[in-house]
Amino acid sequence: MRYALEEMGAALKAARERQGLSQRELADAAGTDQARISKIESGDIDLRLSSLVNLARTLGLELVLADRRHLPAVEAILKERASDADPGRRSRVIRRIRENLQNLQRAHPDDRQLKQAMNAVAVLNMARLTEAELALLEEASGQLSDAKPEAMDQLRPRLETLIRLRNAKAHGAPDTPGQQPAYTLDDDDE
Amino acid sequence: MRYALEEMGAALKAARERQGLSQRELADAAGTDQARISKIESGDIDLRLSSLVNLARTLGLELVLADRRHLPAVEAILKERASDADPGRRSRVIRRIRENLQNLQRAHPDDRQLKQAMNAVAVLNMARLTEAELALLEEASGQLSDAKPEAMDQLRPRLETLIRLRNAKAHGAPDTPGQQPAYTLDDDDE
DNA sequence: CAAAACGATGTATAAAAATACATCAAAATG
DNA sequence: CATTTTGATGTATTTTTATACATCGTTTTG
Repeated sequence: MRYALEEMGAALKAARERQGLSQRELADAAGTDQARISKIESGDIDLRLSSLVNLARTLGLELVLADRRHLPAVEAILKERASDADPGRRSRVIRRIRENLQNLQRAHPDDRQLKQAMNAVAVLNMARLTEAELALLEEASGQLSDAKPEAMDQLRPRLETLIRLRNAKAHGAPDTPGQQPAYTLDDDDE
Repeated sequence: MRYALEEMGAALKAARERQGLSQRELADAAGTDQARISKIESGDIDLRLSSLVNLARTLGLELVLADRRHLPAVEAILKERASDADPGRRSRVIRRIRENLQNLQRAHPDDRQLKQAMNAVAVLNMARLTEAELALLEEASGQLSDAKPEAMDQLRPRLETLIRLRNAKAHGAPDTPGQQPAYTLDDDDE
């Protein structure tokens, strides 16, 4: 069962290189030595959880324990690359999702959650958004515009997503440990 | 730096309990023994990556190494899906809160607010409940079962919560003048 | 009430990581 | 072309996991 180790090592190596760090620099930052980094990246050692978490955090990564059924969605998000290629995209996304919500509000003028969602989008409009978060908003927007305003119940999960995203960003993500968390590989390259 | 271990242990424990497995059953499935599972769940052991992956997979979980900036989006996805993921949760919550209220009623057979609350739960049982609403109910249930039936006054705010939730869902009543409703909080869990 | 299941804790041994240092060949740099 | 940086590999010691049993008090179940 060497697979997991090698993949993890490759993911860590990719993250290190993405940041332009040498093994020695990373070793110093993480409080270990270069030899160890080399062995970890090649999957030669089966490191301990505390060591892995420490190393990952040094690289700006976090371990997440995810239900296997949700993995495709999670990986889809992680694959997205924070690109500055399209600076207008952000405002388009926000504008579109606002229109979606306003349409909904014409059919449901008093919906509390809808108001919350609109508030959430207003807040998100002021926030710094990563590529992954933009992708999430786009997905929500697509589903909001596809559905009929009468099918409000089916749309609530979308609204919840918006509100949750706002909360997550507002709170700086103080993760709740109870949940389903675990870890695969954020093997986004380049 | 014990934190990461305890959080991971708690996450694994939550996952195991969610599946209704005992420590022994999980140990057998994962190829280890009960004593070890106990130590892992309490954060007493800093297990190796291969052991962690093996244990997680036995529970249907995968480790994901995610860029910290993508964490809000990842968590939004995991929570959104968690609500559809556990169809039994809803009925468990409702059943438990009903038992709580019935216990209370034995000590206070004629309490009007208590009757209202039970009616509210009956209505909520027919309603479609969001993840956030389920979390709210779970919280209320926990507090109801912790308290002694004699301390009725301290429980009234919980009863009010139930009644308000029913009203909010039934009529969209602008009943809650307070700023942010408790159930938009991002601290749900299962 | 008795038996079984459950989860926490402890002990002993073997295997492996953690730590620290030392080379060394290849690539990058001046 | 000489020097430095980089990454791979090796060695020795200490620390800790992995493994396998053994209790043991509490809760659940029959």
